[in-house]
Amino acid sequence: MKSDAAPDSSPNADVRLAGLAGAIAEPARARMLCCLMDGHARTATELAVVAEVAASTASAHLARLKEARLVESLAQGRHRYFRLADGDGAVALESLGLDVDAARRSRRRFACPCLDWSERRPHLGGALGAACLQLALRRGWVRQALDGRALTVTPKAEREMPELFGPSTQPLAARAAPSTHARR
Amino acid sequence: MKSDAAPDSSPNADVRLAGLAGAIAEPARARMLCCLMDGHARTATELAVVAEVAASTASAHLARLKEARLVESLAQGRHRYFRLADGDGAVALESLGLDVDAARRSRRRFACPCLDWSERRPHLGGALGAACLQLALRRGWVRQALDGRALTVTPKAEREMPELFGPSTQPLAARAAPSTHARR
DNA sequence: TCGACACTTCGCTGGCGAACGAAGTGTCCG
DNA sequence: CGGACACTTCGTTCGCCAGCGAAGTGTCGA
Repeated sequence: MKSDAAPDSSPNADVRLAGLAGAIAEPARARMLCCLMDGHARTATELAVVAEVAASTASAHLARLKEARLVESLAQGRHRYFRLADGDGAVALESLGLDVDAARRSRRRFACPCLDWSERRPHLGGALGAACLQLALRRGWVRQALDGRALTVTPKAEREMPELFGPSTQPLAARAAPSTHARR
Repeated sequence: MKSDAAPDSSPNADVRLAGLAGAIAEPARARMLCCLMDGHARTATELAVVAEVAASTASAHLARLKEARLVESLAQGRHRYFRLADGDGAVALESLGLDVDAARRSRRRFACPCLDWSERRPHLGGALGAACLQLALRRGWVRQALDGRALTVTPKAEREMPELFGPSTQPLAARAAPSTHARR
């Protein structure tokens, strides 16, 4: 009495739909996803704080979100950064989030400021800066603080790029915005 | 340490997102929703068969789907027809279903034939016929069989429209397609 | 090299919800 | 009116999963 379509390994549409929705359904995971909707990558620890669960619980949630292809992770030293995955399910999540908001549009003001879609991606003018930041992050020269904007320069950078840290140069601990993002 | 947005009765975006996803996440409910994606309204009994659960269980599932505004019901005599709700979450569901399919597009053939979106709504040319059908259904003159296409004329119609059933007229039990839909 | 830190894995507990059958309500037909 | 039918409500059982702390692995900095 099974559906006569797709007898091969590909699961039926309803099974996939239920699986994807199940990955989003847990409140702690939904909080994580909403938090990541601003485009920033965040560490497992910060997402645990956002979701209001223990680190071990957050780890399990993030593993499931990753398995569902909703997020992807990027290892950086002893940190693991998580961000929304680009394709596939994430697109569905974004349209879902949009429509959920539209569904309650009787409340004029958006409930979650991180849903300002027009500003979600780094601006085009900041593309070069973003690329440089990516390189610096990948090589472990700088590190993002918890709010995603403040950058700290690691000792590794001082070792590998001594020309930037001449005898008269202060450690470059200034706040740097990774894009022209200027919220809050 | 709560979000500083929307202190009023409107729940936060993550809560709404989790609730909507949770309504879809249960496999039995996902089967019902996928079955309804072809645009047909179906009775609770038929949806119970589709979901492979008991009638009482299906009733609880349908109540939850209705509460989540994913489906709406139309009472018709002792039947209750359920169909996808037009606005709000249902739009998100449809895009979700689409994207789930797109996500697994390595399998060229669509898994579920009911997802043929180009044919999903009754054709424009059949709008007048669909309106007549709606009227007849609403007044209890005709009844849809389980496959959604075969129509039977009820005794009520014979009482209320005697001019259609003259002494030489056979009961109008012919199959009538509610739209130009021609599947299977 | 050693401690601090970020994260994962493991084992366990508790609560939520999906499942069913039985019983109740409402509707239709003969 | 009485039986048949569609559906809901009720009460119960049971499995799954989110939650935690403790312990383990790997990385960084002094």
